[in-house]
Amino acid sequence: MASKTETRRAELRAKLIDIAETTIATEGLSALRARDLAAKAGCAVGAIYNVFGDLTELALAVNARTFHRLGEAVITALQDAPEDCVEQLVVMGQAYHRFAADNYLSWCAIFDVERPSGQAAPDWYIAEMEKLFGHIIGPLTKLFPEESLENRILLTRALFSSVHGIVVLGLDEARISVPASDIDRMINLVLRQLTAPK
Amino acid sequence: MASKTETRRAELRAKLIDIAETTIATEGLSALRARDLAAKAGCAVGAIYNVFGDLTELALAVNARTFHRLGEAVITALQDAPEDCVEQLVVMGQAYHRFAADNYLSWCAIFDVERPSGQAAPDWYIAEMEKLFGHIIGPLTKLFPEESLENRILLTRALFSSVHGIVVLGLDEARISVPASDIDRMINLVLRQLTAPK
DNA sequence: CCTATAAATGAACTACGTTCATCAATAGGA
DNA sequence: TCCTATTGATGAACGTAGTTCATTTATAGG
Repeated sequence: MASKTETRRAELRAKLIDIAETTIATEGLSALRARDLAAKAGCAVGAIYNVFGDLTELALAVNARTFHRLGEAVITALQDAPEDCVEQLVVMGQAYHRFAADNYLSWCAIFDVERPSGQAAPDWYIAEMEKLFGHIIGPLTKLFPEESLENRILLTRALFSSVHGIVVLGLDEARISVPASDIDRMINLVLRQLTAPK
Repeated sequence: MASKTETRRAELRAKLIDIAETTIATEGLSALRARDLAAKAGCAVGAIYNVFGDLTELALAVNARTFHRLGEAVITALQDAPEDCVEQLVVMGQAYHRFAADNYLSWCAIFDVERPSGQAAPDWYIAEMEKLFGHIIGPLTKLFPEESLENRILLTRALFSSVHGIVVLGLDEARISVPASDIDRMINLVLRQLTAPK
């Protein structure tokens, strides 16, 4: 049975995550400020700290949502993909690209939150990452049934990392941004080559 | 003829970059603080702003050095590499990995400095990047002499981005870090596959 | 040597995240 | 229903940043 306090806190928590999500999506992680947040939520500054340990914790809650949406975007893209395993990987890679481009500030926030060195990643991060990896290792197992599990995991990680690298550097507007079509061509190229039989 | 003022400023500038370089290398970009810097340099806080527009500008000066050292590390590694083009690419990829691992905080700073959206990358960044790309496109041209320049540039970028992605995610200790040997195996795998004839 | 100009200085200003003494609401017993 | 111990909410205040600018100090030409 939820006490009045618990309900209020749960509501405030949800409201704060919603507001923070919008702020991060439209203005970026650096625009997440306690006073603005309190003003928008109609609560005291201190109230934020009754619900979250600090602002990083709130940002992480938003990132969990973003990462989850990313996973769903990949799954959705996979639904009307050809049965061919290589094509499925390409579709996933391009879905990753599209999500990152369409949700650029939110996607950046996943990698920009303060990472206390030596501290383990949050559970949701590991869980979502493994879910993503799960979608990749499936087609790879069909393509390379004779490979060891260890090698397949390594290849999974290599594929994901390569696509991630192409998207990270390709979308980095503050440095040298690359046309979206070139990013897609690189993803295509890399995934087809990496899955070509030796 | 350098006036006394100019000399002093040039000296302070150099001293500040040295101190900032050490700070970033040992404690990370977030440990770069104006007051600490002034104390270590034996100057007033305001003096920093006579020489640099803001702390970001100072951080960028350090990053230019880091990026240059990275380029030199790659060139050095290339010097005693086999003549085989694929091997050369692997050597460069692993040199990139080694440099990032050995200079982790400095290397992170290259990507962590505040990037004012919409603003172009500094000249030194573009120049060093093109120098790095130059080392990659050489072997690739030998490997694929029939390909168009455009395709070779695309492949160059794809190779670099893939290795970068593997290193970025592999070294990210705050999330899930990967054994160095696995990172090297992935670099090996990716580069050999991406340069394999179709 | 003197003084007009330029440079260096660091206290002060602004903008943060975060805390905590104070005030208000709650809920269980009379 | 009322009362009060306890728990929760509040926002002024604190600490720590980057950055500025009135003041002090040094420079260099006459």
